[in-house]
Amino acid sequence: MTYSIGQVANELGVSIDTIRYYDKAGLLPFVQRNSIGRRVFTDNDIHLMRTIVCLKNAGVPVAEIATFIALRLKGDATLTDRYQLLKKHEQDLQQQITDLQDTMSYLKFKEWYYQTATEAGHENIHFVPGTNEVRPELDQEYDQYLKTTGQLDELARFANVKDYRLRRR
Amino acid sequence: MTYSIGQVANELGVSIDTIRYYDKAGLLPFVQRNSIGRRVFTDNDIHLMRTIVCLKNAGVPVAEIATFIALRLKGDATLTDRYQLLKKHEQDLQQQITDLQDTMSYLKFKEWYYQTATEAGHENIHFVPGTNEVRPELDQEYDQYLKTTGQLDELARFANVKDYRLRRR
DNA sequence: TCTTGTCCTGGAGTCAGCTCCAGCATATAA
DNA sequence: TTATATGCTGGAGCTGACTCCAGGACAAGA
Repeated sequence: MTYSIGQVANELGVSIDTIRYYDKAGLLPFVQRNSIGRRVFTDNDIHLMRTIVCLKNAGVPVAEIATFIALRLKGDATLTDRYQLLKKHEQDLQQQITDLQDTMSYLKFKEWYYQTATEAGHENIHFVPGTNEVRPELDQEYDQYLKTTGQLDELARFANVKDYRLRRR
Repeated sequence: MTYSIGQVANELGVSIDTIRYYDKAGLLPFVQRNSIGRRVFTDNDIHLMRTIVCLKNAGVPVAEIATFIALRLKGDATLTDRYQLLKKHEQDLQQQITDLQDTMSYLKFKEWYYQTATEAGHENIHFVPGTNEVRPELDQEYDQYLKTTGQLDELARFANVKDYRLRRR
């Protein structure tokens, strides 16, 4: 069973142009052509391309994915290299996840901030009277809120975010 | 206490040019100038800019952060709008985190794949004999590996990734 | 035979988010 | 007083990842 570029684009949820762009960029050296020069994709190709899309989602630049693909073509001698490359991206990815979870904690804090301000009708319930500076007790009040609503446990799942308090404001 | 653009750049870990770019883009309307036209940043400004950097880390486009800042300037009437905006970004962010965790599961699988292949010396230990196709039992073998090394629990923390098996290959 | 649909290539255009530069203005230190 | 550091503006340039377009090829159906 083989597929045309249009079918693959449909299947993977990317545009035809994107696939051609990936091909130009050296990501698809394994794709064959038929007698009139059209790309012909196998099931295996589609599997590989899912991997590529996955790496893309993880924020790996196209040029580096190309490196990986090039290593693949060189065979078993590059198995360790490929492993190392993935390990490196795992670390990058972990960092990204941690950053985003951090940001999520911050965002939740801000939501609470605006929720309570909206209920009160004025943002200045959070300010030191007569200023535009945020009251320093706000952090503890938020922690209190998390505790009483039982959300602290949920946040604690974000095990890497030990310092989410530091990121606020 | 006030700070120059260079000090702020240093403090926040971004370039001076980036700060000026943010200013041009309307993200820093609150920053004052001194008598000779240089930007003067207060502690409060730096706090706000941390927020901006945080939103940036979460993948929020500069133009939308500018919208948020503009709402802020309009005062209490926009509290609900600001809350809504954050809520929306919370959802985006959750999606991003889920995607990355998904990719992480995939990456770990691939690492195992290459680790074992490296140990064996050939990638073809994972292939159907005589082909370049991956053996279908590989998924179960990997699950087995996760179980015996007690890593399945760790993966299960990624509560949103119920279908990580689907993403492999 | 003509139309429609899908594909091809090379190359130009777009967009976000910076990054760099020329040319100029202070401030401080030697 | 001169050198060095730091800042300013407007605008050009760059990078990554597409996205679009002109001009052309072929296949199948009406």
